[in-house]
Amino acid sequence: MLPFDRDILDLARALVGARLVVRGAGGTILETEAYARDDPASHSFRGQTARNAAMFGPPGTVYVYLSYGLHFCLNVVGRPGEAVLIRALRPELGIDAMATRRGMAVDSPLLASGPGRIGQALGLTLADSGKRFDGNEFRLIPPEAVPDLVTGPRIGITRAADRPWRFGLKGARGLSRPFA
DNA sequence: GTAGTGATCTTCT
DNA sequence: GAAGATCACTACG
Repeated sequence: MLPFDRDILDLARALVGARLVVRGAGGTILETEAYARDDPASHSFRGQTARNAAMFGPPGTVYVYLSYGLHFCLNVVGRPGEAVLIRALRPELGIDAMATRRGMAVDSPLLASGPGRIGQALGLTLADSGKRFDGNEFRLIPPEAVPDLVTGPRIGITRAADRPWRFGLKGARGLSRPFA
């Protein structure tokens, strides 16, 4: 398991290359984004609401939110009000289950390449928000070696869009979008 | 290959 | 009323 109580940028970097397993399905994390407490792009920026309550839970909490009314996106909460969005996954475990939920072939490059796709592939719902990465339903396994990372601006936001808080596994296929 | 748009819900102005 | 941490489908070059 990983230490969650640390600077959110450190946590976002540490999660790239780690293994994420949710109820027996998952794989290696290829891409993450950091959202800080004092960050205009973060859901926590305007304070706690019913929707983002899990983001203010203890380090290691699962935060799932509904994006654009139809996509469930997965976050790892660090210090209260800070979280890391998981943007891309290389499927390695429970691939059949993920392919079934996605309605595509097991070797499709689109199985979990994007935050909404991960949500669908892992079968996430709002009921998962507030659970913990404690090794039961949600598990995180640190990488054996520190991988090479690439860095870039976050995707799909308008505020604080220049902060280079997106991290990817260098040279990996299956990123949600290429790094410049 | 790029460009446009619909789906669908929460929050903010 | 509009925008948002998105994706998939369609139309068109």
